[in-house]
Amino acid sequence: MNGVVSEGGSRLSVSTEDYLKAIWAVGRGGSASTKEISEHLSVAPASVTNMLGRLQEMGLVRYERYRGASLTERGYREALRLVRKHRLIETFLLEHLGYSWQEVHEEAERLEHAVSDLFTERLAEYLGHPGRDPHGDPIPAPDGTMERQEARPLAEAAAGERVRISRVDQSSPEVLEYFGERGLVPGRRLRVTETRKLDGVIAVEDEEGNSHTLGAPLARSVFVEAD
Amino acid sequence: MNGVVSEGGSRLSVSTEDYLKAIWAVGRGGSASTKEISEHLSVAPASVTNMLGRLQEMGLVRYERYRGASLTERGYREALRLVRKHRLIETFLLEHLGYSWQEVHEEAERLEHAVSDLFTERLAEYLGHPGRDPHGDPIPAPDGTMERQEARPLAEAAAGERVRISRVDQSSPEVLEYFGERGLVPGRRLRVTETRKLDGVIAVEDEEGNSHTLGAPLARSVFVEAD
DNA sequence: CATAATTTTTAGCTTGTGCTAAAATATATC
DNA sequence: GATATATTTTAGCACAAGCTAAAAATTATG
Repeated sequence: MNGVVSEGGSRLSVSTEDYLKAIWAVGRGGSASTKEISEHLSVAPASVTNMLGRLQEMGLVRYERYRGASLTERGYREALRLVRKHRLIETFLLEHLGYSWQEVHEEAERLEHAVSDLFTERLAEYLGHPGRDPHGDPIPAPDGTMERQEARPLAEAAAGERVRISRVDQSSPEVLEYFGERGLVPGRRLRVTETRKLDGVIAVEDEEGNSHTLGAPLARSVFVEAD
Repeated sequence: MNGVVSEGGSRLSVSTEDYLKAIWAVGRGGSASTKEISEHLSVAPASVTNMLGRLQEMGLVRYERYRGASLTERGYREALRLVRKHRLIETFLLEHLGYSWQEVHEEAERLEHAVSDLFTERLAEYLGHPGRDPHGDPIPAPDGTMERQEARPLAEAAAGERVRISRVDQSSPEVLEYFGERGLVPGRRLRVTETRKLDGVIAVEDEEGNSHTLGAPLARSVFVEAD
């Protein structure tokens, strides 16, 4: 419906879209610093400063020198539309084209900038309007709103608690593969059998009675909800 | 950073790819003039001259000033890989996402520059390795070779001849729609009932006994093979 | 074949997006 | 509060691709 494509307003450049997504990803709700954005995008800090000026000019971010940047209403909507595209594309690649979790990311990163809104909505339909992608991350609605996510890291769960995996952090392919191989994927039900304060190790048991022992970093990469 | 980074060698820019496809499309086998390319891409002639220099530098075209440009072996392979992507994507959009013939073109034009080779081959598999797209155009093989096309324009058929539609010219959406509405699509069998030299009008009858009378321009937009 | 028309190239400018090095500001530490 | 460290900005530059206007080469016409 709206948006860049159908109403003939000129499209945002790939770079512009990358910055919006970076600001959204890095400054969750609040504001993002030049350095954070620069690292997230692997771009020199000076380039970020430069681009933030332009983005403000375009009305996509609010920006005060030396104080970081945050998304305007419009910038936020654009960012979430990107996230919607990204997650729907990932879902398609994983479920229908036989991609592995490692292969998916790079492809979606490129395609999200190329597909139209028409494509996106047709794809959503084709996929049965999923509410979450295969990582368990919620897929924003076409209007740029997103379901609140109330999952906590498994690391924060208490012994004896019963939980359901809602999401696995996507940032590291190795971590993703580790969990995938052990069936620790979104939807999986677990019981927390032990939590050790000293080293942050946490032990869980799945529905088939298998135990898994996770060090602190791994336990912070799985997000769970009460079950 | 211009669209770079992926499988192995650095990617060609979208512009570069557009030029290669234009040279392929415009100078079928032979060479393409600055003006032809300029018109095909809606770009100023001076910009074409400029780009042809760069493309030669990259080893993708052979170019002599004032004499036009032609694709090198490598340029030709790249162009055909693009065509393969384009036609597979079109097939997917039409067959699985419910696109109309009008909507398809623009989307494929953007996506062909964004999808990886992995995506392309997975998609081909998903579609059952089709040899032709829904327009009847042959889909080049992954190695950049393409089946010879021996279809002639319907305009050249003789009265009484039995033919099969092999392809409909894609250049005009209106023409496409006209034929689509009447079921004159690739695969359709026809009998030529009349050919009129004076005005080039040609009449055909389809398998259901419907007659169609086509003026010369339309008769030159449908390509047929002997049946 | 000389001149007119067309096509192509050259020259010089613009915009978007990146970079580095140096200067300015903010934050942290003594 | 003064100074050291870290972050951010400014200034100046590069490169891909586009543009226009003027010059040059090619092709067509009388």
